Amino acid sequence: MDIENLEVNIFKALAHPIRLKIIKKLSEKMYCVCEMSEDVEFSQSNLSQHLKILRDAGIVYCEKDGMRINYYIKNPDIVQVVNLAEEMVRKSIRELNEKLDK
Amino acid sequence: MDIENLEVNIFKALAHPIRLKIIKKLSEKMYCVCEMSEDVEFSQSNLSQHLKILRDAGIVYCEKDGMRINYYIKNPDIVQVVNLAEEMVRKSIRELNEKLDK
DNA sequence: TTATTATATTAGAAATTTCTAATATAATAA
DNA sequence: TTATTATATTAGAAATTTCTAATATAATAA
Repeated sequence: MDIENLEVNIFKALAHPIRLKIIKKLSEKMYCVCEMSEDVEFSQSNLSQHLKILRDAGIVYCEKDGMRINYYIKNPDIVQVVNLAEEMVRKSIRELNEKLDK
Repeated sequence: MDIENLEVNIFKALAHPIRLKIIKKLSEKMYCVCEMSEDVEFSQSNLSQHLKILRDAGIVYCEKDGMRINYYIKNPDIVQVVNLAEEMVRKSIRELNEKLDK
């Protein structure tokens, strides 16, 4: 796999609302699956599948702790990418609002 | 559309090899479609469709110049996002290689 | 053991994205 | 006008992603 494709894979992993939410949550601290699944928005199996996609993309990893499984951000650089994109969007919205206000 | 979804849309737009290539090309300077389509990798209509996706995502814009249409990066912040992701991937590969070399 | 709890995996339907081929449009040249 | 060139749009097939429902697995508790 070349760099170009690895990069595309990162963006693919980020390109879903549930996965983006998971990454943002994990960027604060580690969470176990049971805590993440409290968000009722998605079913257990669906959450599990999205976690697998993030694991396969090398964005998160997990560790067993008894009956629970804890998830962590593997590469903190991803958090910067996500934050930069978020700021970009916020800035665009701000600028749009300023234009409309005039 | 809320911020979360706008952000996902940005990542969706970046999550394709052709579109990523277009953005990287345009990050240096403006190009007309005819120049971009010299890369034989994609057909004219396919390129046109990917350009539309980038336009709709607010990442690029275009201007007519006679029979040609020139494309530009609309929001330079996107270039930073792409560069940061690229560096992240390069760094991961470097670290992986260092481990293997030991 | 057996039941329960937490999580993963699988199969397959539904939704979405991508591509190809054909056609449309708009500007210029002849 | 008519032909040509550059680009966009449309329709529909193929590929991919997403989701739901069912089942599997592994750890602990009873």
